[in-house]
Amino acid sequence: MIYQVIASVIGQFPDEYKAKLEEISTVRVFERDSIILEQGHNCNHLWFINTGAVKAFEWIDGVERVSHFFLNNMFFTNYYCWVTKKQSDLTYKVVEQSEIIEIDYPKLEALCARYHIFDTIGRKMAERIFVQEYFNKKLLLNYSAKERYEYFEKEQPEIFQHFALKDIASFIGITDVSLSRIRKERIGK
Amino acid sequence: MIYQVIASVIGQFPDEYKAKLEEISTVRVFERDSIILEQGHNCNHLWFINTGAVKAFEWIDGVERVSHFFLNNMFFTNYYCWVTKKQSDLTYKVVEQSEIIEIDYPKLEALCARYHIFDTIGRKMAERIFVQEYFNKKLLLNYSAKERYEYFEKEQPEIFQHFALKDIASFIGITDVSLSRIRKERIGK
DNA sequence: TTCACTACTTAACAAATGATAAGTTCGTTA
DNA sequence: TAACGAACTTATCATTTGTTAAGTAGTGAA
Repeated sequence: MIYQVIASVIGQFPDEYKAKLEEISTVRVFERDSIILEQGHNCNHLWFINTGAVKAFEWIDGVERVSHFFLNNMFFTNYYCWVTKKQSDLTYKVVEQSEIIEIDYPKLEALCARYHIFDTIGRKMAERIFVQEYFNKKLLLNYSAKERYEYFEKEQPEIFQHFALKDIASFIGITDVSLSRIRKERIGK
Repeated sequence: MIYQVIASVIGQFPDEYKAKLEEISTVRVFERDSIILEQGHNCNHLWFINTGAVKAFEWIDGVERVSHFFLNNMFFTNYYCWVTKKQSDLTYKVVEQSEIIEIDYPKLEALCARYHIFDTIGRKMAERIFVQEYFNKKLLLNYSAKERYEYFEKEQPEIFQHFALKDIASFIGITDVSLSRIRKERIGK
């Protein structure tokens, strides 16, 4: 199962490494509102969502500030933690019942050290994460809230099928009330 | 020269690799307002600033939107280009006379493929870039323009010694007029 | 020196977004 | 069923930021 998914990331994944990967992986089912990783804790896993939806956020001045959404067939982890060796700045919460593959990170590192192909996967995934962060930063820096909303509505409509509008508002960088206003103004179009 | 600098990035850098790195490097002096890499062109180098200052920006609706500042002892390149194999989304312009080491990227890749240590440097630099982008994105997403200004004023005052306020305003995500207003309001404090 | 240009500031007004509070809808649960 | 709570909307007013235009100061070039 898991190797099919990773194959979609790196193109091909030889049979001989499938078993090694499955050895360090666990399939888990999380109920709605479960917390996978909590702010202030260490991040020791890489996750892959078979089915379900996960949001990442942090508490700032008593408000949840959502920074990432994850859906089917996506990897996620706190890459910032891995790089800096600090505790997680984000909490990762399941927003609907989800089947998730949990991969042990220290064991994955051991595989990386031994087999070049795992290193390649790791680098490609890190590159994906970078490009996504870079893109979202540019969106925040250079476009208005309305433009950001229209971008996600058009390019990532699946987000709206899984996450609450208040979370999408937070993700876009505005309040839920402002997003409601933007949506109202768009009805006339 | 260059290896001292890279040593500061990776901690130690054995003598035997210094010559290899210098073979693929060129020291260049750029005058003020020179363009190192232009939006729409390919990015084939990695740069290191011995002395000087460089800003990266893109044109959006006829306005320069500044996204990065680079100063002494910093590497820079368009990592997004390398990952996506696309043409540069940014223009890199020298804002004061600068001495810059230019490293040929294809040749660096060849060194990476052959010597593990160059690969390690590459990964550590990519990690640095990621963390910086991640931090700046969080600043944009979670804090007001005034808070962002106060952060850079306190934590990166050297920026103010090299770049114009209008560029700093753009970097923070506001207009030069808004920044001027924020600065005025702060005088009373 | 004078001229032009740029950076920066200031002021007045417009537009976007936040804050608060009230109301609606919907689903959950006692 | 009835009560409750969460998500969402709407309205009002406050705050922040943008836009435009004018003015000042400094810099470099003719």
